[in-house]
Amino acid sequence: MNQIRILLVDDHPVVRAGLRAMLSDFEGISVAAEAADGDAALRELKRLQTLGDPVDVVLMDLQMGAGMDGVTATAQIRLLEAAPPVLILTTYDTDADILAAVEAGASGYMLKDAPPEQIRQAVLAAAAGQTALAPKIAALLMNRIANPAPALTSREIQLLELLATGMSNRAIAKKTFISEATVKTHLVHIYGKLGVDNRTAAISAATQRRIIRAPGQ
Amino acid sequence: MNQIRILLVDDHPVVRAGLRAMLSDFEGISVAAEAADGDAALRELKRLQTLGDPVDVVLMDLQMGAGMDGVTATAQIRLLEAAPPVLILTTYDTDADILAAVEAGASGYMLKDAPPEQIRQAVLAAAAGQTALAPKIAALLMNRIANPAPALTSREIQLLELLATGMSNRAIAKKTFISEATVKTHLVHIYGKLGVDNRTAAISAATQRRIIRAPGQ
DNA sequence: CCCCGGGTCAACCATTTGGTTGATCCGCCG
DNA sequence: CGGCGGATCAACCAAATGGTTGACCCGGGG
Repeated sequence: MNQIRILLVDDHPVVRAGLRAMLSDFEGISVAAEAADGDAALRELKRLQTLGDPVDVVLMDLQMGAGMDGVTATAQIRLLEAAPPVLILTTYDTDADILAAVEAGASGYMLKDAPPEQIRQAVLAAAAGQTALAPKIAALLMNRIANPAPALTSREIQLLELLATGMSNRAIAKKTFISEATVKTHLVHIYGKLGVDNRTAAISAATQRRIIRAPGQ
Repeated sequence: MNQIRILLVDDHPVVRAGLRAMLSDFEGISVAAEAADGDAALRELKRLQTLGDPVDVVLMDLQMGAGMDGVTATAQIRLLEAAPPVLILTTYDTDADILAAVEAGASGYMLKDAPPEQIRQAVLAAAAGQTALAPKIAALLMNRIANPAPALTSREIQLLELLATGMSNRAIAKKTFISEATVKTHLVHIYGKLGVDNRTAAISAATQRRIIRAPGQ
């Protein structure tokens, strides 16, 4: 059986070292390269491809201090020919993050506090073209289905995120290139789904239900 | 020269592995033990002390998913006899975090995205009883001193907390037994100090600066 | 003693938000 | 095809919020 070759993408040297140490303990898995942000990741991928030395799985963090963020990078990678599966490995478990990652074409979502064995399983699954979800994330999704989740659309979640940064309706409208009227319509829908009747309560509710991340990240 | 013996405290196995790998590459430094939260860290410290095998430096994360958080743990450790210096290694650089850590008795504050060499220097400094600040943190503190913080009154913080739960001015007024007019006056003061001009932005700013905790707790 | 800052309140007005109704467009599904 | 839901927008009105001015009380420090 061939080695599964991995590209690590994380802006923290400590985390990269940890993953490298952890993964190299596993048979059948090797770390082919590392990158500190999305741009570097794309460069590495292309470089290794032209060397005829392609990577099998990309392990990607979502929050990157500088440079291209994880979601954008994932989308870019999926546009490549012979794009390797991208496995998200991050700290945050909010709907917004998970949805954005899945929409960008991620083939798995793991949390950083996962035990090594789970990460290994996820890498193997991703390499085999399967979907890999952290038990926590899976449980979270099951819970969402069981308790009739408010089911916000991704557009609504997007507006909610802008809302949480303190932007006015007008500012949100400009930022998203829609009219103020539309923003208000969305907000009314959001209030209804969250069972609140004003924007601050919406932020509070959405944060509590982990639909979006807390304002201060 | 004796080895500097370290206790790693972090709830992420990945990060612990990374630090272990990184530190063991350095001469004169060895990882004596690991712990996933504050409680475990205290137990480890005591265990190693009674074995006559004390640790020289504690490397502590601030954000711990479950169990005792880093600040509390740091304070507890400093209460021990022959307490080792505690070096904070975390992701967040808000003044509230830094201040809390320093008040708790931390002897250094590093960020996880620091290059290995900086972390090594910090460990050496801590072991020698010196203070070690990441360049980023040092710059940040200088900046804070130059531009003094807004300094909200405790009453203002109290209203800010209610604000963050999504309450209207009227609701806040009732809850705090003051008039709506007074609530508005306070809010205007708060906006001024935070440099914003509406309630949602105030929540965002206050959360970011860790003046209040995020709506979702 | 007097001033200052924090907390309290009122009145007023402009702007923003919230809430409603109705309408168009588009893609998906049965 | 017909219908449904998501996204878009307009117009309108009521209510809440933001912003200002001025005022009062009280406790602590110069």
